[in-house]
Amino acid sequence: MPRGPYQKSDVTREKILGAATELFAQRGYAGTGVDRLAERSGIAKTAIYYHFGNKEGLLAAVLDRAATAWMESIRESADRATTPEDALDTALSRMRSMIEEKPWILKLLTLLTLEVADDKPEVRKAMSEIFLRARRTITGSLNEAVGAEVPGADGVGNVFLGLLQAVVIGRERDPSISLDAAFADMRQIIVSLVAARLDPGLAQEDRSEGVESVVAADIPPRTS
Amino acid sequence: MPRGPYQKSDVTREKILGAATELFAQRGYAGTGVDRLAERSGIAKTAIYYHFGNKEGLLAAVLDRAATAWMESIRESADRATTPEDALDTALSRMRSMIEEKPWILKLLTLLTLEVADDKPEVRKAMSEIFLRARRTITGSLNEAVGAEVPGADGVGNVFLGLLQAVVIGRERDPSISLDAAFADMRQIIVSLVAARLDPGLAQEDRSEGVESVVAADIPPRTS
DNA sequence: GTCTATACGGCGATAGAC
DNA sequence: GTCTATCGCCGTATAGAC
Repeated sequence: MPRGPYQKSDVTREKILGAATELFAQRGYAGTGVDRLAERSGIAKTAIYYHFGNKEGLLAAVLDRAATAWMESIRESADRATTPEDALDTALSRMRSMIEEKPWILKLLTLLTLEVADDKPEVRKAMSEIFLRARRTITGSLNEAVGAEVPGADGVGNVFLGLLQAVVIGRERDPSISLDAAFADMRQIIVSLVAARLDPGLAQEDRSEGVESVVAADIPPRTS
Repeated sequence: MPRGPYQKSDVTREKILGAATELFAQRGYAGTGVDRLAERSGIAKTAIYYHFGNKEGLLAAVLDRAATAWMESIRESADRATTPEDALDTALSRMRSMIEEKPWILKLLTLLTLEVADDKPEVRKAMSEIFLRARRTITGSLNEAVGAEVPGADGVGNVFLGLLQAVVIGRERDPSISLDAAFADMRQIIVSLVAARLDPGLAQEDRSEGVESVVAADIPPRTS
């Protein structure tokens, strides 16, 4: 995408963005100085300002790039799955690859959410949109796999994304955490949630008592 | 706990710790300047160094305090639950209260994990221990509630804690997220996981095919 | 148009006198 | 415990080299 009669050196831009993505994901936004970015990318500090205006502009570009990378990772290959379970397994293995090969994507998005979403409404908005897009992709795959509109599919998507996030964070604490176990649990969880939504009251065999009991009691519903 | 011939003013310490906890949770460790901490707590900047040595010492104290607060929040009241489901509902409502009243605990722990666990092995170690303690409490309650050792109870604990974390992060992006829905899902998930672990092969009604298939394939198990 | 050299104001952490 | 001073890094602006 040329921006003028000449175009800014995209290779320089990429070098800066690569370094920024790496360092933001590792040490956070506030914890990463532009000096370090210059050193790491081999680009002069002031050139960074030339390309992105200021540090926040760089942040926006990094976010955008991470979002794109994520969407590419989870883009449905719309494959010839034979059964719903097949489709689920394919989706899970795709997510697993993402976590193994590009854990920085989710780490970056989560870290930035916690670190700067309070101050910068634009960043929060960007985050919301990114996660909504991701969830939409997931629920789309889900509905397609099941062959019907799963009621409350958004909730399933939230759980899925939440667990992915949790795995990434957990591995930050303890890199030896077993992905096998985590993904086996995720699979079971999704199946159980979907089953319950498609056929409420039947999926759970031991729902002997009042179910929403304590949990859903005496708290006003949210606005949205 | 006196520390010398004179004792350091505990009220001052508390004021500093309160401000630090609040600001670290809001803007992260690197993003919080000692100047701001001084301003917020009403204590001179250098007095902070007097009390905690350096910023990292302050971080350690904040972590310790947050861990204690968390454990208090989830401490089993060892109540007279009549059924396992009862016990689960009690535990869930306790967690829900924690998220509603002290969301900063989980936010702080998560943010610090992502932000500084890479650089500071001591912090990572502290985080691991905190989460292990929390999980131990949870699995303890779980086993007690069920009245037997649930196989793979640790996995259930991981899922539970992970979902709690995900809810906190999600609310950071979008405060209007429904806790009702989230906790209803969590309840169902836990029940299904426990049921599957107590009676494998029976809990899932539609496990028609090879189950661990794609997900658990061709990846070496972890060390720990 | 793309990038570098240099400089500046501010805040970060810390030491020492009071 | 506070006050004052110090020093280095951080984000930024600008002037100019290619």
